[in-house]
Amino acid sequence: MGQRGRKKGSNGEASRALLLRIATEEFASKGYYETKVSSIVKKAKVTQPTFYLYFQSKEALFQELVDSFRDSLFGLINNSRLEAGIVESDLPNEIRRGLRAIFDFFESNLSLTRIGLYLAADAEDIKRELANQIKENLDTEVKNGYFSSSLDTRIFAESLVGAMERLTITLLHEGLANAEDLADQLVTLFLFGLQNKKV
Amino acid sequence: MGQRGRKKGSNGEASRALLLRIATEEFASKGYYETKVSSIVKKAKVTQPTFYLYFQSKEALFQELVDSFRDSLFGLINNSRLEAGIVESDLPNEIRRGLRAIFDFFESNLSLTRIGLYLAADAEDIKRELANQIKENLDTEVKNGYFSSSLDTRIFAESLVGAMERLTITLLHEGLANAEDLADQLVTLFLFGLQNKKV
Amino acid sequence: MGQRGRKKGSNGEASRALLLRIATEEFASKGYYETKVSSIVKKAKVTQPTFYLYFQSKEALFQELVDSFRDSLFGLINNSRLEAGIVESDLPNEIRRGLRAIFDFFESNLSLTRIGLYLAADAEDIKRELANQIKENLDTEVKNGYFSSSLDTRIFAESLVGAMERLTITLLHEGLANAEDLADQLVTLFLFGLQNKKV
Amino acid sequence: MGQRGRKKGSNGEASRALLLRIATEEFASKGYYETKVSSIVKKAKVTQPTFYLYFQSKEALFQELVDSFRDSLFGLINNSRLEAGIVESDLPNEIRRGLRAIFDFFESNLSLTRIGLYLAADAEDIKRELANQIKENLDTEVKNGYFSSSLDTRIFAESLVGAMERLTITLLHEGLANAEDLADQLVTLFLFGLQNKKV
DNA sequence: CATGAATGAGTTTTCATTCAT
DNA sequence: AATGAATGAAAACTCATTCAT
Repeated sequence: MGQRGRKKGSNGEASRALLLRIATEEFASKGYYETKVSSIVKKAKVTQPTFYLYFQSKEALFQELVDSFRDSLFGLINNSRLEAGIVESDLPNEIRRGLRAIFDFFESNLSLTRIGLYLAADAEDIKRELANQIKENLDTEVKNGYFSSSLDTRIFAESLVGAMERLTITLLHEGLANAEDLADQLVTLFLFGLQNKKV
Repeated sequence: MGQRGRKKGSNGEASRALLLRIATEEFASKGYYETKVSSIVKKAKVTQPTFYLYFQSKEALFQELVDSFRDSLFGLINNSRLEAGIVESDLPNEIRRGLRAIFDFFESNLSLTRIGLYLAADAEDIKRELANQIKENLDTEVKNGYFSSSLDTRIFAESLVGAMERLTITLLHEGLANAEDLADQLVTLFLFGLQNKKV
Repeated sequence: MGQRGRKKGSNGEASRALLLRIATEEFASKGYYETKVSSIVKKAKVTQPTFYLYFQSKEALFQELVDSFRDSLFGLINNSRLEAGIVESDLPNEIRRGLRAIFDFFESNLSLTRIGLYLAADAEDIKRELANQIKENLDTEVKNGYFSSSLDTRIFAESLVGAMERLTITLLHEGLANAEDLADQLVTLFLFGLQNKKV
Repeated sequence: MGQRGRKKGSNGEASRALLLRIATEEFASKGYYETKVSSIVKKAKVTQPTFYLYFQSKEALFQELVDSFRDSLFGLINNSRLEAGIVESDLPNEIRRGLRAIFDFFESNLSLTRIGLYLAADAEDIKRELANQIKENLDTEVKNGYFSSSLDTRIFAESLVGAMERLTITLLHEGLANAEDLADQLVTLFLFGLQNKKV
């Protein structure tokens, strides 16, 4: 009876955020096409027109999620670039740290990661970009003499991305491993395979 | 098979095969939902009822493709099992041969592979099963003393599957590498990482 | 190997009769719309074009059944007309005999009766015609002084037809009564009513 | 119910009721299969999706009508049960009253009655249930000595139901008789038969 | 007499989206 | 900021029927 005309919690930003959160879960668990606008709004306890108050379309919302994933991921990567002039013996640790940061991000954003890495049409692009970054880092390091591998760096990079994706979707998603484990193991696996000069 | 007076274009098996082939391409390139029965039949130059003459539903057709992929893949794998009692020095070759067979299959069935490994709801299952096979082989080999790794075999197997998938989707699919290259490189990458006892 | 070019039992009339018989059962048990040409021919072990060799259309076949029912029924009725100049005391027996003949026909043609009395669009017409015949007979008898009832003869006739239909569909169809019982009871009921003890 | 500023034509309940009303007429006059959703909505001047806003499916709507008929009918019957301890001489009047109530209901709901008594798959069930009620009442009365008939009560009950159905479909439906007439005549017929002059 | 293969013409249903308030 | 009501556009699927042999 007090506060007539304004429902408690009836606040634009809150509604938008709620829709966004619910949509993320729904998309992640059911995919784009099996997620209906009607079911998102039902879970959010708003009506369909409200949805369109905050998002231009179902697709725009999805794209917003994908973009947000992409931005966070590449922001992260840009911040954890290998500095030039690292001593060789520290390289494994540096790489581990980088992987760890990424897995941490994935672990904290499982649904969003599933969308951006798996479900989106752009997922391919994103992984390609990720692989490219890795490849370029690697090429630099090879040039700097850190590695001298007979392996194709593109193949290495794509493999690493594939492994990351897979481990995230399977182990991380189901709580069978944590970010730290994965980073550790992946470094070991990929590094000592890479240093085949030693054989 | 014979030509017992059959009229051109009036051959049921041929129509079915044509639809199957076109559907495979369409699904692979546009995904399940964006592939319409109407577009499949248009490309096959038949009408919609004809589609239902050969397939119970769009979904049944898709599932048929997925099952066919799964069957071929695991048939292949079962046929190329590592024999017991191999000398250690041959192991890399054996593994390379196994990977090569799989990549060959993928390369010869790119669209179907995209469906079974990527687009299908069952894709996760299939990859999980594949990873499991690899893990079990590996466990056996570890028990037999071929390897003694500090790596978790599950993580190794999932990583390998992830790498295979990724390489297939990116390099193989776009003709940037062939099955032989991929098998060679992947063996090197994963084997000498695995044998980290040497470090 | 002998008799090439002529399958055993492959005879036009036989196929037609078979289709007719199966169609009768199917229509009677599932109704017009739920009976598909495809299911009729499947049960008859012929193909769809064969169906159209013998019947112009599904509807024409159905109509043929309805007409056949109508013809048989009214043929029967015309043959068992009450003769003029019957002594009053025999009237109940005459009526019983007429009803008995009809119920016998229904009992021997249960599926066809279900079609002609129940499922057909013309079923209304048929029952109306039947009721009319009864009404006219009755009017004649009233005029002749056999009865002098306060009952509307139309109402009487329609009620009798309704009762016959219902008893056929329920009791006769399920074997809970036979033609003779029904004729006996119905005569008593319609001539003397429930309080027949008083007669 | 109120007029709280609702725009004309923008009232959900009204739309639903309209569709329901039109569907009733269409089903009654053309049957289930020949009634198309498209024609219902055209008559209601709404679009097809609107139909699905209010009904899960064409079949669900039809079933809703059938259920509504059944509920009303048996509600009516339960309310007009014969009281125990009626004097014998009043029995005919009591029965007449009961029949009258039913015919009144049918007369006020001709289309719905046609659906529930005639067109529905459940029509048989409904009539069977109706006949059963009548039979049980009758059995009670026979036990109480009101009647002592040589007639099978099941046959009596089914006949009465058949007569009611028929009279409704023919006379009532076409305005050739009214509920009162029918109840009167039917009581006379079923209690005393054609030879009612004798009573 | 019979069939393998195909189709024309429809039908129900779904869903993202918008209008008017 | 929000809603009740409605819709445009399309989708999958069905079935009686026919063509060519």
